[in-house]
Amino acid sequence: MVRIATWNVNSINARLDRVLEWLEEAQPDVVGFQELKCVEEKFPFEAIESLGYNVAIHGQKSYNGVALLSKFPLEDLRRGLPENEGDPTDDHSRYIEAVIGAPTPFRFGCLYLPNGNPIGTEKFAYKLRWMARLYHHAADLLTLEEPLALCGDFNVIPEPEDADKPESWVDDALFQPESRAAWRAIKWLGFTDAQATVGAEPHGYTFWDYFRNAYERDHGIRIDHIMLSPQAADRLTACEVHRHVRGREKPSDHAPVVATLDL
DNA sequence: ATGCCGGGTGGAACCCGA
Repeated sequence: MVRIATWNVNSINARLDRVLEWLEEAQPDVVGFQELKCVEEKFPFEAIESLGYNVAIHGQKSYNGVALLSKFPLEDLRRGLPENEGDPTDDHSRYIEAVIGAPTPFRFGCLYLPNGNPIGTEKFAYKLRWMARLYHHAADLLTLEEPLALCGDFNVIPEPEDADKPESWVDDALFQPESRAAWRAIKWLGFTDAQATVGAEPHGYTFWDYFRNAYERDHGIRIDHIMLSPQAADRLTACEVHRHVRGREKPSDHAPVVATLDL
């Protein structure tokens, strides 16, 4: 049994106490973090490695940044998406991937998809270009026909049911028809949305704004996803959002999503 | 209900996120 997880921590250094606390109580085997907001030299390797994790990061000053944690060896590391789909000037650190050397090895990709707001700007165009690049890379990985988990902050609200008040997101990049169509296109390559499959529940949100008491009012959205290849989905037994973590002191605005695979 | 909060950096009437 392997527990995999994804969590946008909104600054690993500002969140370190919350992160260590959650790692100790949730005991995930493999984790993808997003929005580290730091370069490699400032990442708290010692604190996390002392809990028994191998760690690899793709860092960036101030913005973005993604990390992989694994109690098994990390092999065949990749930082960034392949550049063959354009955006050779893209210097954002938004993707990291490795083969997890578990008893049954599997591939794990951790992504932080661009937000894309406001719509009608270069930022939204960048989001869609990045999703096209992810589509091509995901398609390549699926041809390997191996267990694969693509996890992270997709910054897409797939369906109206994934928002407490969908009407308040109609002008937002996360809920645009183009964003949702690109998300579905990736899924239709052959992925299983772990939470929608075995963790489906009303209000299964993963993000709540910091203001207007969004968490207390459950004014949330589901934008952090665990997508599984058929070979991984066959082994999926559970998926849950650790929403209580969002209610703690000095929380991230995202909650962790955890899936259990019978691997 | 407009980044309202909360990170970043750097010293901003700044940047960013969703």
